[in-house]
Amino acid sequence: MNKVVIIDDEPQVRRLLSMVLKSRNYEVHEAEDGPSGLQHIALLRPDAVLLDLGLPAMDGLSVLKRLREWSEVPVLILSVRDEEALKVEALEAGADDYVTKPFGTAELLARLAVIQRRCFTRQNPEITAGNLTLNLLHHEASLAGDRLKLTPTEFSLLHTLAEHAGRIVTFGQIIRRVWPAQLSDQSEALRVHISHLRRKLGTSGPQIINEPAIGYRLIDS
Amino acid sequence: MNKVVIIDDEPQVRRLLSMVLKSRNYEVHEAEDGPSGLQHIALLRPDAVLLDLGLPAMDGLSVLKRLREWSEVPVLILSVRDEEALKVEALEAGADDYVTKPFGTAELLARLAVIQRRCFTRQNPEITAGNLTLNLLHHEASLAGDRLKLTPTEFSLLHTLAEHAGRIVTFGQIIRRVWPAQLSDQSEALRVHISHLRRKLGTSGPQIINEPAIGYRLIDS
DNA sequence: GAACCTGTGAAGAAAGTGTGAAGCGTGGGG
DNA sequence: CCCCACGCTTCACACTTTCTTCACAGGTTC
Repeated sequence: MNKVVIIDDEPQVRRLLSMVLKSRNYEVHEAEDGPSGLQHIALLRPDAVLLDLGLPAMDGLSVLKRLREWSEVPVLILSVRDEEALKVEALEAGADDYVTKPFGTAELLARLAVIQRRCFTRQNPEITAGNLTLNLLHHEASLAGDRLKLTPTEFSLLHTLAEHAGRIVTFGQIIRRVWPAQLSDQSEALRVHISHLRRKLGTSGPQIINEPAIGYRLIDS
Repeated sequence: MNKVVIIDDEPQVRRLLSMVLKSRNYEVHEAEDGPSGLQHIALLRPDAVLLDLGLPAMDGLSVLKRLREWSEVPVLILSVRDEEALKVEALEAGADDYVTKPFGTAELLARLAVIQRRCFTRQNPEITAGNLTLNLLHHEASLAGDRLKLTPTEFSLLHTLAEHAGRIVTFGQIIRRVWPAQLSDQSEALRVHISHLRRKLGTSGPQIINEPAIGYRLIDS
């Protein structure tokens, strides 16, 4: 499922966008200011970002510039102002598209689809670690060419580990990534899913190593 | 080399576009009004057309309608106006995409590439998966030579699956494709249509496999 | 050895899926 | 104008898969 982060200070706008996007099977996360929005993006690695230009404190353009220092996630700018200068500035700062409020939901969805498609062609949505390959677009995993059948939680977990292959990922980082909105403690469940993953990876593929009291680490063969 | 015809009354815009496209190895031809544009298209059989909506005498929409009577060449609309109604009208008249000026050259090139790729399927309007054949031009499906009677929704759904045969297509991708402008959640309806499709495909044709919580996959044999 | 951490089988809970049947809306024929 | 056929969607409910919790057996650290 595609993840989208909305950064807008008006709760009404957020709620409307959220409703529309959820009905199209997007997984929606909301933020009401720039800093918390950036935090959400870093944590969730969304497939697209909807960013309002008129934010209090840290304006949208600054958020975009900061974001582009470390992420290439597609960004769709929302704005009440229809000034060409502003538009050009945003696009030059790395925005992928620009719509002015008020906008139709159909148009928004269409533009969102366009920038996502463009993004997929510009960056390969595959992660590799040894003979393991994860295709993020199709939610497919394969080991030495053979398809691995993973449940959604297992895929998300392996994705998190593979993204930082060779390095330690702490329990906290894993749990916040795999269970973003969960309030109860998932460390018990995490252990069980790690167990399942290890069985599916077998002895030939990458190994999941436990770093006691810290986290896990994925190492090649 | 790809041929492109530009129809725009402003020489400045034509020159800019022409420069950008030529640098990308397109063969560019310019026209300053509708009638001469149509003549160019008839003569040159280009691979794509860039059409300005705001033409003097014969407006862009009329040009498009006239063009669609005898040609299916991909058309990218250029316009200064960002009205959704106008956009919808143009798309319904047979335009393949719509950009509002001013636009980035990168965006223009990306959109041009997209509509050309789409056009390729227009020239080869058949999709095959095992003993299943879909004729996109006539909206006909056949299984092992026998004609399959499909409703429009079923055809669109099977089309989506067959296009990515063998790979997972997520629920979100399917729903956005089959119900483009729908705001309510269609996942319930999707399950029912899948059920109907499976019955019509029987046991001999390709099978629709469910990947729990992710999507569906069409496999041959 | 005590305290803590980790791996894994098993089972109940939760979430997701398939399908018959009923309801809704539309458009063509009488 | 009504009626019917058709396709789409919604609902109900049985069924399947996945997730979480629990129990307990090692292991490690001090």
